[in-house]
Amino acid sequence: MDERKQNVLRAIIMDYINTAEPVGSRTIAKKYNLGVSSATIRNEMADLEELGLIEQPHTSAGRVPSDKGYRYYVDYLMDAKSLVTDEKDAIQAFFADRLYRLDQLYRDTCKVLSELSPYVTMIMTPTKSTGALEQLQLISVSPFQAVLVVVTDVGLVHHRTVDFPVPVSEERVREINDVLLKKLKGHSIEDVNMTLMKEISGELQKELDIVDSIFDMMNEAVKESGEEKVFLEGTLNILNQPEFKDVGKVKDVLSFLQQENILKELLHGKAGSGTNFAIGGELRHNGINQCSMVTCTYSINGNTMGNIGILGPTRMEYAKSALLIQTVAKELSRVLERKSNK
Amino acid sequence: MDERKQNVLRAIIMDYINTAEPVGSRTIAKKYNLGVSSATIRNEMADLEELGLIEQPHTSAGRVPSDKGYRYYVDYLMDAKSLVTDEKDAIQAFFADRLYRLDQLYRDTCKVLSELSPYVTMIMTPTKSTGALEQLQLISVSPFQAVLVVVTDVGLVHHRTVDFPVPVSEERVREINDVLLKKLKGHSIEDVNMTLMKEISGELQKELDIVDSIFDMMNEAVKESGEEKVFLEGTLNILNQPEFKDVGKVKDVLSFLQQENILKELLHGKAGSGTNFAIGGELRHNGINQCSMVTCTYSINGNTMGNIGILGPTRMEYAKSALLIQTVAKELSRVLERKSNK
DNA sequence: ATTTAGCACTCGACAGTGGTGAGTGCTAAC
DNA sequence: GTTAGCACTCACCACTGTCGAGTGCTAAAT
Repeated sequence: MDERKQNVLRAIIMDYINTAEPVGSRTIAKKYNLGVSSATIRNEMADLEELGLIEQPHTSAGRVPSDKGYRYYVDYLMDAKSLVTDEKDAIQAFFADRLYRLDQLYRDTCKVLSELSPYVTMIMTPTKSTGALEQLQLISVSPFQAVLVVVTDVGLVHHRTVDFPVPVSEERVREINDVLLKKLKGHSIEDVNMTLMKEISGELQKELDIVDSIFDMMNEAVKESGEEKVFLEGTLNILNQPEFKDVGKVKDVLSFLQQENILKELLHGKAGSGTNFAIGGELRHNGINQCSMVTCTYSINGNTMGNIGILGPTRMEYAKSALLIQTVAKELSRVLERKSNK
Repeated sequence: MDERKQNVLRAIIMDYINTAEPVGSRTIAKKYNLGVSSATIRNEMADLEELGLIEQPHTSAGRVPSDKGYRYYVDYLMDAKSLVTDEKDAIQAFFADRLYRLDQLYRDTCKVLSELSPYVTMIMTPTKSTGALEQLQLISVSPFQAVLVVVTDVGLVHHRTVDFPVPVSEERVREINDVLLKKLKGHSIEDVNMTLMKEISGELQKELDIVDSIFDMMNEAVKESGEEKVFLEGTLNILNQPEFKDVGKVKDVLSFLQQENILKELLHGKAGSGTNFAIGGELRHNGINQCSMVTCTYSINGNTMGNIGILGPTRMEYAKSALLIQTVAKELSRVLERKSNK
């Protein structure tokens, strides 16, 4: 790959990202003055095709980048763009006064991203490895019901309603709560297992009849609080992309996006921190093999907490999307750090 | 409208609901043996068109029901269908063991409906008029943070994180909680207004510095708990309907469905209880003027609690949809009653 | 007075046709 | 190694004619 080939490839990809039309040799010769004629570019394009970096939808059409071509582009050719000040301002403004509800923060962050980008955006909340139980409270609602509230150390709150088989007084609920709290507070979620549960049962001999239903709900709530959650926004953005003018494809992608666990998988991606690109088939899922995804991690004091992702057609603006989520991830990390260090 | 006209109209509508194709006189004469020839039906159809009940997409095409036609159909012509036992069984089975999480119940009910119907389904949680504060608890998480949990009498739980400007001990948090609880428990949400707030401020003179942030969050949480929430499922179902083979329309409807407050408005509909139909333009919203909606109320001990709705193309199966939500509404009411009477 | 058969007419859908233009690959000259 | 030129390909578009479903009207039949 000499430099000219790289320039041609870069030109093809940039043009295709802009126009969504197969790009021909003449277009490149005219628009991107590489100092050579269209004939030369044609030769280069033939070579690039042989290398599998671009392909022809049909004879006598222009060329379109292949997955492999995009891959080469993001690895070697992409110029670092910079955000327009408008966008930078919007992000700054958004994060300026964010100190309140944590789940709302993730949701809103996701939404801001989806407004600044024409693609689908997603955020995964912190992964289980860090979740310790910060607080746990059982609140009596009626003789037959209580609400169990669980707060993790990253500030996420979960609750469950507990139904008692027999009436339980507020007093008793408070007692049970004290035992639970003493035993569980500060423990990480993995610790809340059978052994600990048995220990608690031991201390609550008198309450054995109702302790079961509490455990059930606690298990559920704890499990949920230990699980990553994915927020999704901008799903309708992709309807504006020309590659989705066909309802069938829209359906494929939209139903794909409903499978939260697969999204988690994708967001996890290559474990390493920093920005990652997954292009077309690299995503390894049928519904979205004509899509690409840019992911990026956010962190608290250097510890990776979760991931941010942008999903678009393979013809997406990789450079800009990457920059966007990097900026947002940085700001999000800052806010979370400020919150957690307090 | 003599009986034969009615029969012709019914036949047209039923055929169009099945096929989504304009229906001609010959089709009707053949498929629905009304005992007259296609020529007679042609004459009847001309009359029906003059009455505005059906219309012609273009000369030499069959006829298509108009909004007014559908209206006449649901008001006078619709035959009561009955559910297939499969469907009845599915609903029964679903509600058989539902006694747990309330928000989950609504969500799941909505999902079941969306699986039994090829349209978009929605459920609105109980409306504000009945919401009294059953419980209210402030849980200390860290010196600078607490979680405020609000439980309404219908069993919905909401929470907010409160950030304190100064460190507050667990002890103090508990004290504040006691005052709040004493003052607010059992009051309806409309009561939680300025007067009551002032009263509380009076009792919490020592805590004035932190009481503000608590009030803010309480207001938010209480407002949220007093607000209906709409669950939505089956949005992708409509992509299978032939009227949505055009991405533009899909976009219109899907973005429409994201506006929760408009959905609430639609679900409220005509206040009265029972089943309601809103057809095409009757919905009074641009994005969905080619859709119809069937709504139905559910209740606890005779008091209307909320609404269930099905949204589909105007060419939707009115009879079956109505029956479906009625059945589900009845079951849901039963479960809620069982829960609340305990 | 209704109903029906017959007929001319309309118009969308579809398939075929030819022209246009963008794009290619090859070759020969620079 | 680069370029100009040229023949070739093929999607796209506009146009055409045919087909068939469906209509409205009229005149005959009941």
